Amino acid sequence: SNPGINEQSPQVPVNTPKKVSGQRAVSAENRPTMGPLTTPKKGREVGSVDPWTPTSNLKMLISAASPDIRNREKELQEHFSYPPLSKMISRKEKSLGLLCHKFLARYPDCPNPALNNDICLDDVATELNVERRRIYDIMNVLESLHMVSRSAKNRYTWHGRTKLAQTLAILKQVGEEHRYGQQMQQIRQRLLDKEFDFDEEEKENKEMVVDLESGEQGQRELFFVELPGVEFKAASVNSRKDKSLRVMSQKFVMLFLVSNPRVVSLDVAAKILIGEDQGADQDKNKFKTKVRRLYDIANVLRSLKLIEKVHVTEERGRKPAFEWVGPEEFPQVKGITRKSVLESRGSVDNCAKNLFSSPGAKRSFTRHPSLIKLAKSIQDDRRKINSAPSSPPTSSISKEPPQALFLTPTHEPRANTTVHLTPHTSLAALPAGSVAYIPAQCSSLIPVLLPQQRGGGPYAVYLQPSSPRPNPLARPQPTSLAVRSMTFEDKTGQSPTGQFAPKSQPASRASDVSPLALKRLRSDSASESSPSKAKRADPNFKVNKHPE
DNA sequence: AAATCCCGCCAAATG
DNA sequence: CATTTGGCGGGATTT
Repeated sequence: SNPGINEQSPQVPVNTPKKVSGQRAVSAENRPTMGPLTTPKKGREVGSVDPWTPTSNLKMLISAASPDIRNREKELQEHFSYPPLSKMISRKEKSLGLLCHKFLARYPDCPNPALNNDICLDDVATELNVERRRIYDIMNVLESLHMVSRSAKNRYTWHGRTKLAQTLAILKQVGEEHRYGQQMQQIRQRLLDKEFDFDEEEKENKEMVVDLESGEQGQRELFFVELPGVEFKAASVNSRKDKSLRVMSQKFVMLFLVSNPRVVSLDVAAKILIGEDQGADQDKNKFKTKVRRLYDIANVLRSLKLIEKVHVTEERGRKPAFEWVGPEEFPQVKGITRKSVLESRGSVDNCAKNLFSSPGAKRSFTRHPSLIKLAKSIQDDRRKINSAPSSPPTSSISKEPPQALFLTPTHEPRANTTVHLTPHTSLAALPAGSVAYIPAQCSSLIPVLLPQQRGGGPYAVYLQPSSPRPNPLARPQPTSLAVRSMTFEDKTGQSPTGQFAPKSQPASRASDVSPLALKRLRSDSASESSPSKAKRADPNFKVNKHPE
């Protein structure tokens, strides 16, 4: 049902992009829907002289409005019928963000757990009229926020925002334990330094301050917070492939949750997310790719109204960034460490890891049947067991109705938690269980159970080695100059969504400070997120609300 | 020119 | 082996 096209946007399936491959991801494509202007997709081509990519077709269609397209147009006409050229399809209309919006519109924020919140990939793809691939993108980040969970092969289960608060709470905590705040500062500083380094030493060297080798462990793991998803076998969850999107998304969110002005610039985020080997590898490309992903993630986060696009302006110019506009308060996280399981697993992984994971040679031992099998089964078993205790699905955390989660973006001076210099400290300080901190040794994928407080069911955090920063403490303070030097510009206060601009301090532009002086000055602010004063107020920030 | 980011190839992961 | 997932990056679009 549903003609597919919603609104007025003439979502014309201009020729299905399908390439030569006749069997690729095709599947549910060919929307036979399309009432009037149809045109299935010209199957053939290949040898054709026309390198017409779908894009060029679009371009062509657009140009059709102007007088000069002839032959090509003609050819196209033979295959398709045009939509009202008046409103030509633009890239915007095909954005992930919009797609995500459409997707979200199909489900309630707070679904009734007793109902069939099943999501069928094919249906969605078909109904939204998009390629499957795109749905995966959305699902992946939604999954990272536990708004959905894979229930079976082509299936996902919708959870909406029911678990969002809890998830964010965990992400924030984990982010704090990893001292992401500090890392960000460090990177900002580094970038800043490089900035007006009015000269030389380009190359790709890293700094003198390199942590280097960090063996492997390093408490800078990667993790993927997993949800108690029904006791289905589903499992899914692990696989070291769980790198990227899912994990990246969680990390990205974490960055927001631990940074004080809840603003994260793309480059900084990308740098941190790159983690792992940052040394001699081709950073350039890697960075670019990372940024692309970040945009993808950001788009859905934006659809979720969790972040907004802004710009931070430093002396050097504007940088794209995003600001958190989602919930600011979350339920406390509780959990318990499962040493036993944890350790056993850890050792296994270590073996594997040490066995063939040398920096350069990224032997994807992902393939190693035995190891993987083992790890998997263990995890599966564990998860199976986990879902048993406590009250299953029901008894939502109650707390606040998901809806009410959105408070004013205005972040008041609420010093977010005191900083712990060592994860251990923080851990100790934490009430009951709380997230487990995995000291060195354990490297890849270390499942940790986080028995959730009432009713929730346990959460598991999968840790995975990530990058440098072997010894957290003992690190020269990162300095926060970078932050200080930033300026958020507030452009046209109003925000499209009617929300009012969060904070937007006048900003005294930091221009008065000599860059060089600043640069050389680095030495202040010790801790990260809440060193009494120091960077506290970074009023010289100017945020550029992106009008969209 | 820089910022965005769509598109879809094609390799893992799965069944 | 067929499919399902989903890295990844070229290059088109927007800003």
